[in-house]
Amino acid sequence: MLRKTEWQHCLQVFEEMFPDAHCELVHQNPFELLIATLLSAQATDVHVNKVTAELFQKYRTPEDYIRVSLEELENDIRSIGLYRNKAKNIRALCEMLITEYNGILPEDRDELTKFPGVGRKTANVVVSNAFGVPALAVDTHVERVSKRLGMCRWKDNVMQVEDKLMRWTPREEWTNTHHRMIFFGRYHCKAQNPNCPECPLLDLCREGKKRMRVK
DNA sequence: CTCCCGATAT
DNA sequence: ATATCAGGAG
Repeated sequence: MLRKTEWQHCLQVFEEMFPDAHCELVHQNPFELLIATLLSAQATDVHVNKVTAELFQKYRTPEDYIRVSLEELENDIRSIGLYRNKAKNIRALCEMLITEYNGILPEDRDELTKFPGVGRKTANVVVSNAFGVPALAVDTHVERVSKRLGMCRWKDNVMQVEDKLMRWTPREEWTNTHHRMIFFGRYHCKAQNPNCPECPLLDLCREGKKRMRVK
């Protein structure tokens, strides 16, 4: 298991490798970010941005998503995948936003998770990127990187991973660290062909050393 | 745990 | 052909 001082070194390396890591989901306001993040489940952000480029032209307010039929919304997001669940959730979410929140998105993380299709990860992304609330959203990349490095256990669920990350990372660095870990996981510590040979963290990485030994 | 699901990389 | 992609709900 990784030591805390080793994790602090990881944070330094993440910053050196990806100093300008940022949210890659294109959006112009908190509502668009919420929709984009909901759509991003099991899809690449490149693909999401391709779809939202047209989607956000056609749908600008919660009311716009309610006006059309469910089938029409499904068609507009079909290529993303999981489109039936996502369309249904977006509709219900917009209904709820209008009737219970006067069309204004709450800035509280736990309040956001009350919306259909919005779990802890999506809520964390919205509050951190749109409202400046420190948060460390654990997505597929963050989880994979954390477990490969041995910063948490393989059996840990996402909540346990998030807890450990928050306890070992200064609060003011939560959001930056989240972005840097995503870039690190997406472009370097990739799911299929991780670049272990050129990794500056190889000497302290549980999984990396195992992989290098096999090859 | 399973299901939802099309696009893309390997 | 198969694995994976900024997950969430039942």
